[in-house]
Amino acid sequence: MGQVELDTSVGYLLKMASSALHNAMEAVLRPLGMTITHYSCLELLSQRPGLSNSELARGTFVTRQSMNVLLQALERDGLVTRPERAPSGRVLPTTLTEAGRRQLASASSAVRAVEETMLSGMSPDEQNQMRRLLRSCVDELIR
Amino acid sequence: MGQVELDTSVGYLLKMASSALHNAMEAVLRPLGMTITHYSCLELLSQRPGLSNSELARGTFVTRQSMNVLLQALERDGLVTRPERAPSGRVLPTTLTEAGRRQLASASSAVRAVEETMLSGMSPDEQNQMRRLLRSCVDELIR
DNA sequence: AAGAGTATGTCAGGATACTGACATGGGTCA
DNA sequence: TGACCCATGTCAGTATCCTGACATACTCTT
Repeated sequence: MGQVELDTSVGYLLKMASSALHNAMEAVLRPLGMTITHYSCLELLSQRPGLSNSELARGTFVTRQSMNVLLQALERDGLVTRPERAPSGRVLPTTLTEAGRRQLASASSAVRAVEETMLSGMSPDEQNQMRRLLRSCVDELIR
Repeated sequence: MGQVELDTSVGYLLKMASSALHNAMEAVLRPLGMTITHYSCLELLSQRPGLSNSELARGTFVTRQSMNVLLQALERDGLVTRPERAPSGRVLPTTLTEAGRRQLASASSAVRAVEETMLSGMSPDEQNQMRRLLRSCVDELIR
């Protein structure tokens, strides 16, 4: 009858894996007082300093309104800084503070351990294969 | 400095793919007046009739409280039925009505098209490889 | 047989993210 | 240059999902 067949559906398996990873990350970040979006924002800023609110939102898969609320909290807690006035246009480039880098360091190792657990059943070749296949999924859906 | 490297992180790519699929499914289900959880619940019931509220919640990756709210709406709209009293224990087995089956049929083809788009860049062998790798991720994280 | 432990359905309250809307700044094209 | 279009930051209101809690029913162990 042309159904989706949950057991063999790549979409369902993708959701299963994503959900399992989400739960595992939540579990290791909670003791550190961080949420996944909180951590993702810091990680993104560490690798691409000066990102704007909207760019951070896209990189962490939330709306720019949600990211704005988070950034205000992070700024209040002294983890990130934003200039008072925009250097150009309305874009406010955000950077990590020293405290932000310290908090990221502890979280980053915990998250890395989770990812290594997730990949522990695959050979390096299979891991590369997986990266390639996931990128293909994204490319076709974005098209 | 041992960071996560977003560009090559399998976890990040997994989130990207999952998010892209989520958006694509939302886009095709919205015109039909359905959410993803709504559709997933119907699809699950179609393949495994008689599932309980808690089982449906686990299968759609939400809490049983959220699924309970959804089931009450689906029951009100005549898409599913639950017995007045539990045949055994507290478990209320849920089944699709004819109207539920009709609604699922239209959604199912739309969702199948999205999944085919997502897989359109892979050979059948690669699709099987992907299923195997995703299952491995889940298995290692559940452990 | 009885108690502990576990799973279920459901209610209430709170946290989180999203949609809608607005003003502002830049880029493009006629 | 000016009109149009698009992106950004931000405010408010809403929707959605989750956490906490409780009563009930089954299972397993002693």
